[in-house]
Amino acid sequence: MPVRLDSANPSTMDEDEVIGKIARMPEKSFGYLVRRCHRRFDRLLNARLATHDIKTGFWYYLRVLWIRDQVTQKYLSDMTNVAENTTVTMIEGMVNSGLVQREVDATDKRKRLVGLTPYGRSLENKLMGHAVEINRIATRGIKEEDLEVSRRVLARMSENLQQELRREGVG
Amino acid sequence: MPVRLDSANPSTMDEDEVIGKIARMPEKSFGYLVRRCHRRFDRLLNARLATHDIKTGFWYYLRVLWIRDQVTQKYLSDMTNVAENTTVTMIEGMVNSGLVQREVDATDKRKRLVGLTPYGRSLENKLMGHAVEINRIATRGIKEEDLEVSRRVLARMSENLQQELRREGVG
DNA sequence: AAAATATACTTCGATATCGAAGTATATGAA
DNA sequence: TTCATATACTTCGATATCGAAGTATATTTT
Repeated sequence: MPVRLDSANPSTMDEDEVIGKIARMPEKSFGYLVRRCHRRFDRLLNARLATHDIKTGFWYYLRVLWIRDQVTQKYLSDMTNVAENTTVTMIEGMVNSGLVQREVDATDKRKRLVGLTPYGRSLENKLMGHAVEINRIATRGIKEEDLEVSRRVLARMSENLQQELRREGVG
Repeated sequence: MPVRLDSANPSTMDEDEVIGKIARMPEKSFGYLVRRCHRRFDRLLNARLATHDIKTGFWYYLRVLWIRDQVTQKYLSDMTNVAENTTVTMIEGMVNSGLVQREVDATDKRKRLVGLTPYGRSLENKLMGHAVEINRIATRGIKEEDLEVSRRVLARMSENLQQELRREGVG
């Protein structure tokens, strides 16, 4: 059967047709679209942070800590969507850079609470501006209504994927 | 001035308000939403590919080569959104794994054309099914109409960011 | 209370990625 | 034609990331 590359309706396509379509048209695949977009967000952010001598890897943790201070590494991993062993390394780096400090939780000695130093806290105002501006650049010329739909869709896809990851015992 | 965390309209928010809002509500930030979504796509794909002994790093290149064979490393970098030096390393790995081969372009000796081996080509059917299924899982329960809006938005954001990256001389 | 299980963190070795700076070849300008 | 610039690829050293397996502490079950 020939593969139609145009406006075929997914719900009426059979299996081979769907595979063919996504195979030949990455722009139809959310995996592709999301990855490409992410790479570019990340690169731009990276370039901006470099001018402040902040490693991109630290950014995501700072972002969490500015909202809630004194949290476990587990919590940071969940919020940043980064594996726990990665978080260990990153937090060590942040401690060495004087951004955060760590102490064992008195009531549960398995936990180590991570807290901002005054220096870490002081970066918020300086750095958040970049995040805001990059978001503004990215969304330029797009209707607020469509942005809102997309936020919902991205959140829902994340949920769907998380559920599947758990189901398959990944992470 | 107090920051309203509810349904403020961005177009009427002043600077501090926008920063405060995005700072405290990462779910409003596309940088955050896209990254989280990407991480989960990537992890799930990774878990699937591991069962076929294929490194995730190779996947994106295979994906391009299945559509168009015998292309330059530059082309591969552009299509995969990966820096050229990364592509060098990856293609070397793929050559060693017997997935592709390389030859200098006769008409332009700067170029090295990368082409699939029969083995590399033979993986397409086996592996594309995973990509399709993961997309299906991710988009479960979302209206096709909203998906289409989101595809457009993601593509447009990628364009906007690309333009800015060029403007700032990044990449 | 002892044993089994779960949770938080860590260590290890590997992979994926980049920026900066370098080499070889091609193209355009003087 | 020769010099300057651009393009494609490479090398190097660093960062960001993970999976698997290990340790310490807490919680649950028997």
